[in-house]
Amino acid sequence: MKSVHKVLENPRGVLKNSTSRKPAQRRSADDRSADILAAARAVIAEQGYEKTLIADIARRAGVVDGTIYRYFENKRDLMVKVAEVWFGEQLLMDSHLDSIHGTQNKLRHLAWRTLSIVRREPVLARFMLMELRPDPNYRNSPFFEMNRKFTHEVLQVCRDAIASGEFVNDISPNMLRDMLHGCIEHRTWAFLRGEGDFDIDEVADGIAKLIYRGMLAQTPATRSDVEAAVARIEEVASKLERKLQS
Amino acid sequence: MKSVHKVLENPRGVLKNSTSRKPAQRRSADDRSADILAAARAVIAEQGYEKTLIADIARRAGVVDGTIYRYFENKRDLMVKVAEVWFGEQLLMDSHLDSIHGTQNKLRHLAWRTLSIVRREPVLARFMLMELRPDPNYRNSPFFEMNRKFTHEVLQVCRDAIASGEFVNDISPNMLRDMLHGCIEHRTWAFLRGEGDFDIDEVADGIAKLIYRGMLAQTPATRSDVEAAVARIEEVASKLERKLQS
DNA sequence: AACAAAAATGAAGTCAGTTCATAAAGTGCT
DNA sequence: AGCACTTTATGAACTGACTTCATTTTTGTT
Repeated sequence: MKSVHKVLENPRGVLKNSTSRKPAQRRSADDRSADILAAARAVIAEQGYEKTLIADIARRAGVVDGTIYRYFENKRDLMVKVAEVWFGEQLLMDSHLDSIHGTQNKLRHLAWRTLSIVRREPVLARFMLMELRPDPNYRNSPFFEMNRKFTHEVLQVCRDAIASGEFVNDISPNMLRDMLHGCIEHRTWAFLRGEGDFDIDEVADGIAKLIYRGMLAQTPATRSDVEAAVARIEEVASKLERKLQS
Repeated sequence: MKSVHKVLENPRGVLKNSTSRKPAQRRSADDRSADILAAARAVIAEQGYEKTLIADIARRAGVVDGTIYRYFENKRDLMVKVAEVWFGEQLLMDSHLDSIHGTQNKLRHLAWRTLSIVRREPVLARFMLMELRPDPNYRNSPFFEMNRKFTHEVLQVCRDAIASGEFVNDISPNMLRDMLHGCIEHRTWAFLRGEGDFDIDEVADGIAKLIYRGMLAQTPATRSDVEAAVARIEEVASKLERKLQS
């Protein structure tokens, strides 16, 4: 049960002395909100979100701590909104998957795309991996929706390949997606921990290759296939033989 | 610049009234430490480590908040030590990989083993994924050492298979390890977020199957291989035929 | 100009982790 | 047993961060 400030008779005001307040720098609500978001992003980019204080953001935005709470529920809400804009920008940089042909190339491209976002914006990547995804209501967050696009593309490539008979159908597309994303994330963590850099092309290539090969439909040849082949050979041979005799 | 308590003249003592202190319950240092660890683990298991307060742990252990700091550097240090013991127990439950034959079976077992730890101890799994692994000096932590065993086994299985010619050698063993661990982690996250349960056997089987096939050097002859062989024979035959006619 | 509504302020509140002077308990020596 | 000394436990106070809200300032309207 939290104590409520409302009914107390001016608990803060009574102690106030005559310190003159600065005039409020008024701006439109949208501008203010954008200012704070921009300031937050700048501070986060500089020092990492974990070391970022509300006070830092407020100073940078030219406002006072309390003002931030007029525009954002709390610190986390602000952080999430920052990441939302930031991540949105990254998604716009996407190149079109449609123009790429071949299942393996598509897989490679999907891996490559995510890895290149990680490389471009490690702080954002870290924030998403550490804060956003573990969140219990991640599935209802705007990020889940944004990520759906990625996920959907992977699943589509996989389903197409299964439908065309290129891929086996005894492994679920979801499994393939988990492998693709999981492997990328594993690599991302190592990168974010600073365990040396990684070659985007090499990693993307390896992932795509392994998955592609693993999923490739390989109907084993049956005995009758071989018998048919032998029969055909004998047929050809005897035809030649006849020709030789004539 | 932090203010220092030392030189101030008894800043806390002066205000103390005559409240009598409880007699100190003295125990050996090792016991005390173990008590606190056990209490911490119990509380964490109950409410998740994120909601666990030092005060909760202290109450449970029958000591006072400050006492904890005689045995542990800080909250994080305590948490890490708890996880260390906890994880160690899980590792002891390992079954022997040696008794399992066949590369694919070994891969399946490795996946299965990790997944079953996750299933048994979701709170521990969450703690390790969220707190321990992201840590910048994870590589120097006891956990990294403990995990080395897992990692080492995966790499060994892979290297053996490459050496024997069973696996191709154009994909690095590290990549395979990343895929295995990454996929497991991805699945783990979904599980920890409560997005429905998962079937350990099914997941382990899928992972092993996909990786095994993807790495396999000797692909079995397919129907199309046989067809290609027949086509080649016909080509040779017709060439011969042309020669005969001339 | 007067009034009302909206925005900004910043001192104070809150909450958790952490510190440290002090009290209590144990230990060893005479 | 008595005394000095060391170790352990205590918990009030400190700290540093997020958050609240009565008050002040600005803006918009009549």
